[in-house]
Amino acid sequence: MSDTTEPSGLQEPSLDEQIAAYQREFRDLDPQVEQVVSALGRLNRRMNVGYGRQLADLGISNAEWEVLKTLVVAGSPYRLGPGELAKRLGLTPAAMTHRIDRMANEGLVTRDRDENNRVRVIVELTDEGRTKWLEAMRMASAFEEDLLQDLSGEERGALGEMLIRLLRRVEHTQPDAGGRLKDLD
Amino acid sequence: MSDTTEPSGLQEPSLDEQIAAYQREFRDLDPQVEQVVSALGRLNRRMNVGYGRQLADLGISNAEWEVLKTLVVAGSPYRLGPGELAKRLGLTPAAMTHRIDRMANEGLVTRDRDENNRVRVIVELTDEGRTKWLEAMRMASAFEEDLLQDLSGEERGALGEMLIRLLRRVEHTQPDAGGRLKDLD
DNA sequence: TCCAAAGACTTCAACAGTAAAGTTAGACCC
DNA sequence: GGGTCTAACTTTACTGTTGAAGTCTTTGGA
Repeated sequence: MSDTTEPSGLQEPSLDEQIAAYQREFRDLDPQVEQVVSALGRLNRRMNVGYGRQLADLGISNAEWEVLKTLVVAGSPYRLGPGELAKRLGLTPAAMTHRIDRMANEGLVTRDRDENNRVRVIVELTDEGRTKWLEAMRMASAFEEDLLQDLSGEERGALGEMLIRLLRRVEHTQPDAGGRLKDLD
Repeated sequence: MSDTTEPSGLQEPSLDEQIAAYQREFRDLDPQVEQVVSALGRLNRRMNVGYGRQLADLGISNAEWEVLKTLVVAGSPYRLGPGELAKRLGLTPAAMTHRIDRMANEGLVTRDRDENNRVRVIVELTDEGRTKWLEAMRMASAFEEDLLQDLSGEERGALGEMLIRLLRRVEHTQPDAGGRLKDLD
């Protein structure tokens, strides 16, 4: 019999064990820094799994959700070119072409040549795409609310503020040399 | 002439703009929750770009680093089976097989049959692999230290504590149904 | 002892992403 | 107004991952 190929739910050592191991193997490690960084990474992974499951129920992938979000954030009339989308998502234009193909086939977006400049292509959210985004958003925000339930309003504020400070630092630290992204936001 | 296919540095609207857009399109959104969640996601993406660049300088990929880390955390003699590795990394066994192939070719690990049970395979870190991990760790911890430079010791503690609380919540909320991971930690 | 079942990979086909080369429409210049 | 340049995709070849099927030991009866 074959195995189920079900990776299931990620079996890794506890955060404490992991950090203890790092310290054991690498003396000059600041455990406090490592705790913050590792917790950040793990949290993000778990959250992406959560989003992925919810999106799967809606019949869309994580990748498709990213595109929907980007078009919605762009605002009415929910149009962007493939190049612009690629830039915002951190994908190559080639990947964008294929992603749009798939999404257009599923009716989430339309792809048309710009009449005023026939080199340009316009990707536009369909009503169905917009509806999917809304449904996904509803589920996601419930999940997020749930996730933060243990933090007081004040704590949420402090957490948000610190994360934004880190974000500013990381953006400042690595201006914008090339680099691919693996993740959504 | 062809384009450079350089996605470069991720051009997206500012966090505030993005959250404003969400609120515009989706009335019942808690901006504080969204700020925390979006900042988390962005921060993680940027950090992964940073790690990726450093690792590229060392000639290893993000994926390879994950494997090295997992073996190091497992502790001396730095051995695990492909199945166990796959579970800890959240990959399918198939992907693990190929990943180990590549890493064995590059001399980062060895792959041998277990003499006591010839169905089992043992992946073991080589000295070269261990050295690569150490170098990567040195660069990563410098980067991380750099990233957190704006936070006081007290703030770091508070941040770590809150993240761990969130982590506990997310682990509790979605026990361990199936799901693939896109990210490292 | 022999054989069915299970476990632990490995192989295969299909799909998504990258890098690099290709295509085509508009821009610029003489 | 014809030739070269450039911008904005698209195509092609290749790599890495998934899901499903296949292989090969080991285990546990009958």
